[in-house]
Amino acid sequence: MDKEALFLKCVSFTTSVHRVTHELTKNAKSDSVTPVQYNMLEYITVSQPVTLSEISDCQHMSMPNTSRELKKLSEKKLIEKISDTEDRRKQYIRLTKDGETMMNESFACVESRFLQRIQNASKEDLADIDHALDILQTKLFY
Amino acid sequence: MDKEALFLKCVSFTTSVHRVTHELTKNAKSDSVTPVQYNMLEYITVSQPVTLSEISDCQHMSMPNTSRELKKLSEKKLIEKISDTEDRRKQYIRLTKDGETMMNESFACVESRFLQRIQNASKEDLADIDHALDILQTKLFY
DNA sequence: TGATTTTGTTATCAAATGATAAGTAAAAGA
DNA sequence: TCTTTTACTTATCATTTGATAACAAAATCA
Repeated sequence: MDKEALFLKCVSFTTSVHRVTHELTKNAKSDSVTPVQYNMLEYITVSQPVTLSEISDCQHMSMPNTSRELKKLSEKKLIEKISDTEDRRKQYIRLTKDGETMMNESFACVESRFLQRIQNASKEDLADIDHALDILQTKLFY
Repeated sequence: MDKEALFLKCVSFTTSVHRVTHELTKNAKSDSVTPVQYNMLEYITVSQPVTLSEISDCQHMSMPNTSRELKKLSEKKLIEKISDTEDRRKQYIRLTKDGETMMNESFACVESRFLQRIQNASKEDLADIDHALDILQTKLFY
């Protein structure tokens, strides 16, 4: 196995993943939030409740900028902060009802496009895809 | 096969791909260009020669903004414009020697990190990865 | 030939993002 | 108790990015 060739194949693969991700998510994102805010919401959605520091780490943003953007999301009533009773410095962030509604709509839109994309795949194709995802997730994109 | 479950698995997979891509490429990008400019250079690198309109389409940027950023890259001596002799409206963009050097360094850095990541993979693992990439590229991320 | 389309440019503006300094309050450690 | 560390905020500034209007030149079309 030529590792150099595998690298090039992998580069072209990730390019495809980025392109398809863009196609599936474009316009699925509500206009009321900026791209960075949407990414934060995505992370909060799957990881809530989560602290400001964790968002800062995972989204590669500075604390001040994270704080500012969370404040905006809070003003838009999409997230809420709940202070930890044990450590009163900490704030747990989670989606509000409005936030959940918004994210559900986005995810539903992306999912319907995803289903369109695999509508012509056979049972075997789907099994292949499922297996391939497992392989790459564990052996390459861990 | 539950398509809903496949969708969720796919979401988590693309998240991993984005995260790993970020890890592999962070700080590999020269400080002399902005993120958007780097993406343009990446595209030019693999697709050259390419026109301004094509960059605009593929990078989802407006013509004026594409023109502006290309002008900056040109001032930095990283790309050059060659006018088409047949259609004098068109300009073919390609990397200069400096541009190639810069991109080669970036790619080399990313590749070395990639090789580190798969250094412990067995022959069979590599074959599995290779096959999985083919499957996903043709059946999902086409 | 004259109108329209294509390809690209220049200028300008607003919004989004990133970086940094300075500060607060609570917790943890000595 | 006093100091240090952690978690977060506020304020400010520069840069990047996106959007739009107005333009120019070449090609195509009628």
